[in-house]
Amino acid sequence: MTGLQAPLARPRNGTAPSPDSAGEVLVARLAGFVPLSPDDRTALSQLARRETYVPAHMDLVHEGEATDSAFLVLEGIACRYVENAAGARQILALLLPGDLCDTDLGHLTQWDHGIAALSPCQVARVPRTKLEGLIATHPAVTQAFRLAKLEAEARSRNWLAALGICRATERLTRVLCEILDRLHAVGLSGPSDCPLPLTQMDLAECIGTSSVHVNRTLQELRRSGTMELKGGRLRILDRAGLEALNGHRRPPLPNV
Amino acid sequence: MTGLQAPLARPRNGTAPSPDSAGEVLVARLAGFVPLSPDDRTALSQLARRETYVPAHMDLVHEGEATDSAFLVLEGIACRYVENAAGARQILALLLPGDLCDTDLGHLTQWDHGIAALSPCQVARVPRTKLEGLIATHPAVTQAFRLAKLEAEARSRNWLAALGICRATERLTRVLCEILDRLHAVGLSGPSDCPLPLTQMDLAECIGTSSVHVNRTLQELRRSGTMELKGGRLRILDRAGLEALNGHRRPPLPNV
DNA sequence: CGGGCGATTGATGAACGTCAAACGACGTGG
DNA sequence: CCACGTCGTTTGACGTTCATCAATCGCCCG
Repeated sequence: MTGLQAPLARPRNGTAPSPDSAGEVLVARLAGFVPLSPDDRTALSQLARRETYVPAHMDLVHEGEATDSAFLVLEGIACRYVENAAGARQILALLLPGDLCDTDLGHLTQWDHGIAALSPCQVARVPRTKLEGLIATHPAVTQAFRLAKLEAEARSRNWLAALGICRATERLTRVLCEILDRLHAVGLSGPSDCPLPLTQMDLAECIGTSSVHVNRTLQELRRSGTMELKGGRLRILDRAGLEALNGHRRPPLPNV
Repeated sequence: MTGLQAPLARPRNGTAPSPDSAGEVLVARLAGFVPLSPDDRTALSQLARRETYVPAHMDLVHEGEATDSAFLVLEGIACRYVENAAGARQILALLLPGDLCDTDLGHLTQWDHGIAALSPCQVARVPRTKLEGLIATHPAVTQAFRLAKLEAEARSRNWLAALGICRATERLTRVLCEILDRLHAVGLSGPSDCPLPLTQMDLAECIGTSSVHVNRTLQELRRSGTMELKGGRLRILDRAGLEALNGHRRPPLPNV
């Protein structure tokens, strides 16, 4: 998976990135929830100003550290994570282009997890005051943010359930399908094919296994002809086959 | 653990429960976040009207079903859960007395998980309109709800991380300590001793293992002298010993 | 060309699931 | 009062899933 890292961003026309294109991905994401007026769209584009480059493996927020700004992911993949005393890391959620990652803990207590770039990222720091101003004046945007948050919570529940119930094969296919579907939703990939700049170790920390086991599981998936992860690209070849693969050890129904 | 089910509620003076006592536990919970005025307190007590009894294992909200009211748990233990096609169940979060469980999905999509009583419960259904009325008029209560939600999210992240990183022993001790601490926080137990009306199967569905393994893990904990779960009561005898138990297989620090 | 990172492979063992049986504490109906 | 059924706990035997350790390989980059 080394090299060949596709940028995980829209192809830009011309060599210089146009200043407007950065915010497009946020608009694309939120417009999936609520119709947005032209005014809403330009206001959202303002949030993507002040974008900064973040190399892979760099922390955006450390555990225990407070912040007064949110992050908007423009390119690349970041994550929320927790690390324990022994150095093991669990990834809680993936942050893909178009995701706005709030760092609000409402002064409840210490910030309890970290945020880090998994691949090289372009992010924009959005001061919370600016965010609140936007919310106060653009009800459609507010509603879209609310729905995006609810969706993130639903994904988190799904993730937790998968960790508790599913074997490694299904946990892995779920994560990979989730990434593809989310990228597809903001127009950054086709329906069955996307760049995937994650290492097998990253995937292992997503699904709570060792990287060795991820490797073997990926081989199993390749052999089954259902998906393929090679050279930094993910290809899902047979979605129906995936479900069959995951369900095919299912015991007969519990009773009656 | 059969029989001897302590009611998991404040001892009431006299035989007839006084109508006000029901809401006390909600006030106790929220007052832990924000100082509440007498007016706030009486308003909160109103929410506990219309309490209903729910037998163990009964669903409060089915997967896929929408609701226009929230639940307030007054007595007993309920949970959010997900069930897969094979009949396996993963518990996402525990709902203890004083917890207000919103069922708002904001019309995002279908309700994606279920809510069920694990032990016999007293719950109050709170119409969403009533809740919104309260929020509009009592800022301190609003802030307390917000903080309670943030705390629940933090717990959910912790839970997810534990599933991914920790062995069964630590996952189990974490859940048990969490229950004790939360009950203690609302005055329903001492600091090291509480009623625990859950089966080993329930605990298994919390930590993502089989009930057989929960049984053996509990025996290990009993033998170690750190905690004891017997006759529906949980006793934590040695918190420091617990951490030592969980960390005692810790490898030397990763690098340097 | 060497160095480093990540992918791959094999061998071994620990953690945990599954199945099946027995056991204990109830509550119920006779 | 006792026999019986139910539910939850406990135990043993066995198989699977997965972690761990260590070595190798491929690839890119300086």
